[in-house]
Amino acid sequence: MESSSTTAGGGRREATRQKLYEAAVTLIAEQGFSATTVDEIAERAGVAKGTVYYNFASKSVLFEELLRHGVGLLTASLREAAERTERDGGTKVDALDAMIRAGLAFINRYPAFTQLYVAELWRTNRAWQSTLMVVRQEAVAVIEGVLREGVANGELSDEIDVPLTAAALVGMVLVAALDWQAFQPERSLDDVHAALSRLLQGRVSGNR
Amino acid sequence: MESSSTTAGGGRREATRQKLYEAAVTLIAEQGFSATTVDEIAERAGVAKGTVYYNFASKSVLFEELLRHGVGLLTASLREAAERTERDGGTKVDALDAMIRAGLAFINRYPAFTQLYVAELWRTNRAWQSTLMVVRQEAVAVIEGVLREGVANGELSDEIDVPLTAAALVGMVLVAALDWQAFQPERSLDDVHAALSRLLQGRVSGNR
DNA sequence: GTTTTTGCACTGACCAGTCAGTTCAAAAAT
DNA sequence: ATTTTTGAACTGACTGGTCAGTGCAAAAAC
Repeated sequence: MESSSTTAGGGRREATRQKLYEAAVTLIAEQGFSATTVDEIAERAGVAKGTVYYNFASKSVLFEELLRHGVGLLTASLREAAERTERDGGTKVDALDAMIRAGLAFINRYPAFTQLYVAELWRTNRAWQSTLMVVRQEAVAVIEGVLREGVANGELSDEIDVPLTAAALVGMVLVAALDWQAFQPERSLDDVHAALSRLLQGRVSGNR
Repeated sequence: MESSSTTAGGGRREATRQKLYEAAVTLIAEQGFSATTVDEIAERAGVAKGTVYYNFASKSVLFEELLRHGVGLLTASLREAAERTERDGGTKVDALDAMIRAGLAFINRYPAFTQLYVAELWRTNRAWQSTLMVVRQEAVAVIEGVLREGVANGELSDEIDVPLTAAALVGMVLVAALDWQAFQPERSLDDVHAALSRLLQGRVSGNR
């Protein structure tokens, strides 16, 4: 009789949930939440429909937990990039650059999750709206923090609008990365990173 | 989105289609395509369900025509901004700046359309995928054109990656604008524009 | 008199969620 | 060491409801 309590060792339950996450993320990225049926998710995961409901209270709960899981990974990766730069004695601009790279690497590894996240982020009137807000704020806060520190130590102009600039940076990375995936997947990460770095550092339109 | 033009006198037919576009765009932006029913669209437009099918072959055809219509407006507005700057003897960077403003103004006027567009753009496996590609390319081409001209006349660095930079600019505007709408709607367009301008002109992290 | 809209009943496919029953490995009893 | 019990995990047929799309006669608009 297995108690399957903690996250330790593994346990069958957790493995099944993982399979369901993986199946759901690609299907929902391709088709959207409403167009994806629970039967499809179960089939792709190689599991009976009942198992989905044994593991998750409903289709939308499965989706919400999937969102939390994915954004958790992203936030950790951004934070890690910022801290690593800090330890290595880099500037705040270096930290932003490292975070751009971490963002690109994440999107490259989990393209389906990113698609799904973007598609749902600005929808109103949906059950998981609040989950999404919380989780968004966690990720954006990491970037805002670095920007604020940069302003504080004089490295960045104190005229910048922190929340808007953070949003713009996220958008830059997000859209460039999705376009890379969708329309020129043969390009390397370094390539894409270099292009965005140039934009961040004002080497596109040079200043007057 | 439009009052009632298209080939002179227009007529009743066109007015009905217009009402259906307006009803569909907000509903689909809020709920997504699959979660929005034809009955809802008809009701919001104040029209009988039969009328929807008298005017459009199917739900997805209605949606595709809506996409074409909306992106047409955006492209025209971007092109107009670029040409106006040209006439006034502005630089290419001025043209990019004017296009950023035009993009913000568009998103401000048609937030629902923008939400819906973003949500569908990177989906694969959908009927209207090809429509979306064509229409995306039209809009991005306007920006790429200006970038290329800027590189040609030496105003912009010839190291920039035109398609990637164009995508990044689109993303910057898109995400910043949607965030503005969703999380700080009290800000003025000028305010948001100034923040993005600063980023474009490298006045955030200054160059070395 | 032609075009467009209405209202409404109808169909057939599809789908979220349920539930009675099965499986199986570990625990308890012998 | 063998048999029996237990219960968490899983199964898949089934239900009740929803929805895209149809058909059509009558009314309204032009």
